Formats: sequence, C-alpha cells, structure tokens
Amino acid sequence: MTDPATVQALLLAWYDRHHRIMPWRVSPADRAAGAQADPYRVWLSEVMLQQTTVAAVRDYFHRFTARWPDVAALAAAEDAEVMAEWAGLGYYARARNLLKCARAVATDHGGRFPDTREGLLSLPGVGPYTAAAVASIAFDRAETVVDGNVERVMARLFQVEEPLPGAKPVLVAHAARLTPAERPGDYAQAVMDLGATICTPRNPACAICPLSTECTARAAGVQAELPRKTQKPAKPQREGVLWIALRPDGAVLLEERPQSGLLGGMAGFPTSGWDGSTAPAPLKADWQRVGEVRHTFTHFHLVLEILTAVTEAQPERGTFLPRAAFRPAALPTVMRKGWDLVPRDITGG
DNA sequence: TATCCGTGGAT
DNA sequence: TATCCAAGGAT
Repeated sequence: MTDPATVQALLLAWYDRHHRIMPWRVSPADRAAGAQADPYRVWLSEVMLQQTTVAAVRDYFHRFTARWPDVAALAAAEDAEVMAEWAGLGYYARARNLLKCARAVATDHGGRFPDTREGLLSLPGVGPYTAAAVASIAFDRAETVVDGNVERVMARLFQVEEPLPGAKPVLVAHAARLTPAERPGDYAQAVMDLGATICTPRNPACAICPLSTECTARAAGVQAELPRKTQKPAKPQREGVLWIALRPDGAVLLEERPQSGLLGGMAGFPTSGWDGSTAPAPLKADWQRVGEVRHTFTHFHLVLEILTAVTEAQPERGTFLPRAAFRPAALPTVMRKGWDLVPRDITGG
C-alpha cells in the first residue's frame, strides 16, 4: 500500500513550487511565516467554487469582497442586492444560503466563523466538503477535504474501479488515510490543484505529475478511464413563454421568483410554466414574438418563446421597474438571453 | 438514496 | 453540435 508520508511529501513539495495564485489564498511561504487566511474570504470562495470553475469565480469574488469586505457587511446587505450580484454564477440557492450563513455568524457566533469542522457544518450552505475545506484552509485543521478533484486523484492513485457515486466511501477512506497532521491546509489545496491542473478528467498530464511513480492506475494504464461513473439519464426538453413588457417610458416588467425551486429568489421576466403548466400572460397586450431562446439547465433543455409588448396596462403580476434602475446583468442568464432579443429601439433601448 | 439545482468552457 | 464537467448542498 502506498505510504502516506511519501505522497504527502511529494504533493507538498510540488505545491510549494507550482501553487496557483488566488485572491483568497495565503501562499505556502506566507503561511510558513505565520500568516493566516481570512475565514470570511475562504468561506466565500469555497461557496462560489461549489460546482464552479476558478475562472468563473474570480470576478465575482472581487466584486463581492469589494462591496462586502467582511461577514458583518454581508450580513447587513439587502437580499435583492446579493442575489443581483450573484446573477450569472448559477445555483442560486448558494446565494440565499450565503446570506443566511453570514447572518447566522453575525448573530449566533459573535461575528466570527466557527473554527471546527463540526461548528462550520451547522451553518446554512456548508456541507461536508465546505466545512472541511474552511477548517483546513482557514484554520489549518487536519480535516479530510473531498471534492471532485480529490475523488479523481484517489480513484487513480489507488485504481478504484467501482463507479461513482457508489465508490465515494472508499475514496473518502483513501483520502482520510493520506491527510497529514502537518500543513493540512496547504495539503488540501495541493490535492485539489493537482486534480484541477495535472490529474484532469481527460488527458491527465502524467508525464509531469509528482505522484506518477505512486499511481496504481498509471501503472496499469487505465488512469484516463478513472473514476468510472454511472450513466446519467438524458435531459428532456421543455418549452415555455417569456413575456417582456415595456411601458412607453421604458420601464420593464419584472417579478421576483419564488424562494425555492429553479432560479429561486432571483428577479426575472414573467414566464409561463416550463413543465406543461400554463400560467397566463402578466397583462393583456398585443404581444409580438421576437424569437426564441435555447438554454440548458442542469437536468433539462429549455426552448423559450420570447414575446414583447409596449403597454400602459396594469400587470396582474410583477412590477414595472424604471429603465434607469434596470440592469440586465442582475438577471439569471436565461432571462438575460431573452432580453438580448428585444429590439434596442423598441422603447428607450 | 435519488433528485433538484446554473453556467460556461473544453473537447 | 452534443456531451461532459467543475473546489456540492438541501431535501
């Protein structure tokens, strides 16, 4: 069986030389000199990074920290402002839970994040991964961090042939056995960096991998096939209508979506149901078809017919927002795609 | 345990 | 073009 100390030493030496610079990170050298990561920034980055790439997160992280530099500031923010700032990043329950979590820290924990895995796990939006990640990266505790990268590295290092998600407990056990007591924060980031840059899903760069001599799958020549995964069901296609109503003065009809469900808590244009249900138009008008939007969500494809009208009628749902206050960037992507089809000169464009 | 929940980049 | 996939959590 692979010696944990060997793997730890190889990974940390690699990380010391090749770690990527990220705005929420403390470099190995700074950490060795006594620097500590800001738990707020570590937590915020980890929530943003859930199922999301570093490249997609960077600008959002900068905007959030510029506007809300600490957890107290975020806790005091308006819900709609936070949701608008999150728009485009996806998985909007993360933004709702982000606010719940910040307020819980502010009111129940004296404004400081819990410094243990168990304490962190009690917070909204913080699950096993994020709790371990914040505990190890921000507080340098020897917790086992298991994300998709770590699963892949473990599956290859130990040639785990069982497909995910069934293999998860085995992979976690391997990861736990390798977790070091020294430099656990740097180690956690090292494994994830390795998975993100070297031990990639396709075409892993084994030639430059610090663990190539330890890798069982590599020795067997099956590294590119691991981890195996059970086949996912095909995405069905759904259809719907998006109504974009404008007043002659340019105001735009928007509504806040229900807190739970798809795009929960986000602002958007009124829509019909997308699953066969048929909500009526938000007001009577001479609706004009301007095109269709195709958008793929996690578990279905959507084809959306885009209708527009200029009217002074009173809406039965939604609220007209003055054009000066309307920001397409505050909408989820599917809504912004619909807006992009509205002729620019229709009114106030 | 299985399903729901976004988005954009890579291939 | 279609599919896969990413530093997952809630229910």
